[in-house]
This record gives sequence, C-alpha cells and structure tokens, in this order.
Amino acid sequence: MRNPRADSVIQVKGDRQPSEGRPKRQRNARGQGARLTEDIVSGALALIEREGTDEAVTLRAVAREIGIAAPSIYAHFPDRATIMLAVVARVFDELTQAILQARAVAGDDPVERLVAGCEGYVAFGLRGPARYRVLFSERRLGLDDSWRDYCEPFEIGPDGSPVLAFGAESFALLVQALSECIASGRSRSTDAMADSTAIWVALHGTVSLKTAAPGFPWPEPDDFVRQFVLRLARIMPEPPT
Amino acid sequence: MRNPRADSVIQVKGDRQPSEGRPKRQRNARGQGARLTEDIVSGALALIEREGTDEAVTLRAVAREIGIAAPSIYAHFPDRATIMLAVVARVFDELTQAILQARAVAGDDPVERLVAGCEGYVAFGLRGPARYRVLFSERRLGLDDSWRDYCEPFEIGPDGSPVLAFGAESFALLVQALSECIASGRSRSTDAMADSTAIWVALHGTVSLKTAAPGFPWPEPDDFVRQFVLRLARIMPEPPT
DNA sequence: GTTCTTACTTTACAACCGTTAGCTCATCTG
DNA sequence: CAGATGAGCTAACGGTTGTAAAGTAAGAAC
Repeated sequence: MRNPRADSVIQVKGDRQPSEGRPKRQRNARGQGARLTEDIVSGALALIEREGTDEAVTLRAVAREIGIAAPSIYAHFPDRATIMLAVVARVFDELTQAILQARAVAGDDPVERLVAGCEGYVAFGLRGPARYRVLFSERRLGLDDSWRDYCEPFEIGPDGSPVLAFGAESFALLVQALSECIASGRSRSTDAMADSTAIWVALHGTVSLKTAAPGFPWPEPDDFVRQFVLRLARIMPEPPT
Repeated sequence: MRNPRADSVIQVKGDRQPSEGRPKRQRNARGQGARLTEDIVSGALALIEREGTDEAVTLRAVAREIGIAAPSIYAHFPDRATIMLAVVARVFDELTQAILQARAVAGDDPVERLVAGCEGYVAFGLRGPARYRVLFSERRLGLDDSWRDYCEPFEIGPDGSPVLAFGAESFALLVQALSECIASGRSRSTDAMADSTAIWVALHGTVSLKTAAPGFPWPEPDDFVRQFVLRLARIMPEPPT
C-alpha cells in the first residue's frame, strides 16, 4: 500500500491584486490610519447584508469589498472573530437606536410605548435578516481577550466571553418599558425581569422563524406582536378608569 | 503595472486517503449500497454535533467521518445542500419523537399535555443546540428539485422550496394540543392557529437565545416555559370545577 | 535633503474545498 | 468459469482560504 504521504506542493500562483475589479481605495492620510478599522467593519456588514450570511465574511472578501489587500487587515484586527465582534457591537447599537426611534413616535401611554418598542425590534430584524442573525449566531470560540481593544468595555460572562453584554442595552430598554407599565398599574406583572425575558424570547423567535420559514402562513406582524406582548407583559384587559 | 493575470498553476499534491487516521469502513454487500446513504446523513449529523456548527459539514469531512473517499458521496447525494436537507428531515423527525415522548408521560389533562410537549421541545433543543440549529438555519439556496429523491415527499412552499413542510408535523402536534385545551374548555383561545404560532415562536426563541447567550441570567427552564405557554395559550386561571 | 514611520502592497506558502475521470475489486449472474 | 455490475477507490484540477515575510510609496521630522 504505497501511501504518498509526503504531500509535496509546488504552486506557482499569484493572488489577484485588490485593484482589479473593485475600485481601488486611496490610502488614508498620515494620522487617519484608524479610519480603515471602521471601513473593515462596514465592509464586513455590507458583505453580510449582500450575501445573506456571515460566512461571506472572510479576510479576503472584506479586503476585496473595501479595495485593500487582505494582509492589510492584520494591522487593525488580529482575526476574523474579532472583526465579527465589532460587527455585532455595531448592529446591537443600530438595534437600540431602532427601538428608541420606534418608541419615540408612540406617545406617552406606557403600554403603547412597550408595544411600539417591541414592534420596532421585530421590524428591525425583518428589515435586515442577515444583519440581525449575526447578533445571536456568533459562536464566540477561539477568541482571546483581545476583543477588548476593538469594542466598548463590556462586562464579561461567567465563561469569560462577552456574551450578552452586547445586548444588555436593548434588553434594559425592554425591562424599563415593562416596569413603567407596572408602575402605572397597567401590568400586573410581579417579575419584570422574567416577563421581559419571555417577551424578548418571543420577539427573537418571531424574527428568527419568520426569516427562516417565510413560506409559513404568518399572521400580520404588528398585530401578532402586539397580541403576544400584551399577554406576556400581563397587561390588564381594561385600562383602569 | 505588470499584472500576472495568467494564473498558471502547477500543483503536484495528492489527497490523503480515507484510510489514514480513521478506521476504514468495510464495503457494503452487494444489495446494501443504499446503507451508505444513511451513514452519510449520520456522519454529517455527528459532525454537526461535535463541531457545533453545520459549517463543519463538507463533503470531505463527512467522508473522513465515516471512512470513505470523498467522491464516493456523489453516488448517493448530488451536493452538500441535499445532504443537509436529509439531515434536517431526520432531525425534524427526532424532534417530533421527542415531543410525543414528553407528552406520553404527561397524563390525560390537556393543559398538562400541552405544557409537557412544549417542555419537550425546549429540552430537545437544549440537549443538542447545534442539531437544533440546522432545523431553521439552512439557507435553502442553489438547491434544485433533486431533494425529492432524498427525502419524504413534502409539500412545496409558494417559492418552490420545501421550507416549513418539514416542521409541519411538529407544528401540527402543537395545534392539536391547543385545540384539545380549547375543546375541553381550559383555553379561551379563539384562534388555535395564531396562538399556536405565538407559542412556537416563544419556544424557538427560548432555545435559540438560551444557547446563544448562556451567560444571561435565565430563569429555571421548565417553569419559565410553563408560564409563557399558559399565557399564550390563554389558559384559564382556574380549572372549571 | 535625508531619514523615519505610517499605511499599506506584493508575493508566496500550506491547507482546505468541490468535482471530474478513470480505476479496482469483490460478488452475483448466466 | 466468463462477464457484468455494484461499491467504492486514487489521482488530479482548479479554486478558495488564512497568514507570514518582505517590499514600497508618501508624508512628517529633523
């Protein structure tokens, strides 16, 4: 059994330059090198939205996207995982803004504000399914502590990863909205944390399943969301007169 | 600007045989060739559970896993997507069995049966997060009609893909369980379909988020599930005497 | 004007991947 | 026993990826 174990490789192949195809990006000015860091994150995000999956984010693909050479990324990020972490941080920020904006146009009624925020969450997710998916799909494996240098200083979970620390801001908005309903006597919830968690779970499930199974006979989204939010938030059937 | 466009490649590399490392699988008997089809699906599933992601399923990895040569797969599946489809079909089947089993030990009370099925769903998901994830993460793209030859004959969605046809069985169990609660006067739901959808969405969200964010302060799972199922199913506070 | 430094490139390597073409070898059929 | 056929193999092509090493262009500092 002659096993050609010695995998000898002679490869005479040149990588394509970044200049071909894509518009070549012009070099940053002297002090502005950090600007490329932002562009890398933007490029990765654009790639995700265009291709529909985060698997499209490879160092080379990102480099092509923004018109630089692949190894140039190493000056800004140590590896792919850290790029993705920065992407996640940015998308969580966008999510928080979307919720705040939806809530802002909802008036003063605490229940309406709660519902509006939830509808905003779902609308955000459905507006960019791939972008939303990265929030909770990152296997944060093989990721050392260097993420601290590239993201805001978040708290660390018990397993040493930044886990939900990212979503904390959005989740806090939800807890706060429910608490206001409780305080104003509109909800008979006795555990804002647990009930917020239930709402969050349902919101996430809605986005996740609606994008994964578009063929399912889904009810009209806003009313569907409203109905389950009211029940999970233990909103009273009749407002107190 | 001399651009070495002509990417001439001289590659003198031999692939590794499947025999090295892995235990070489012994050839199937004459009529039993189809047995490898099952083994390929099992191998892909094992790979998913071990590596934690379906990205680990490459033709070569599956071949290594079960001790065959990569090209041998082509006699059984035309491409990776079809293998994944068969995996999804099998996992959905496992899910249905898990729900049925959980329900079987729940006694006769329709509410308890509903809750037990839901807890079974969540327990199944948490028992094998990667396995569960494939159910709803497959981008069914670039997948021609040949899936019909490898899975049970499912209905086709409006976009020509088998989409939710897979989960239909599990979902039907849920609708049925809720309908029994309605019929026995324990639920005041007037739309079993919509309320089942809400429950499904919450169940999926629970599994998805609990595995994605294990660092979050999750409530005890069974009670958490029971609480939101009762509310979403519009179960009466007091059983009728 | 020389030197230093920043912000990148180019080139190359080693390891994967899917897929094709053609081969081997045991077993069943006549 | 001859031949067909099923079941799986080897070898190879052309492509992808991450990443190391070394090179270069332009502006700032002296």
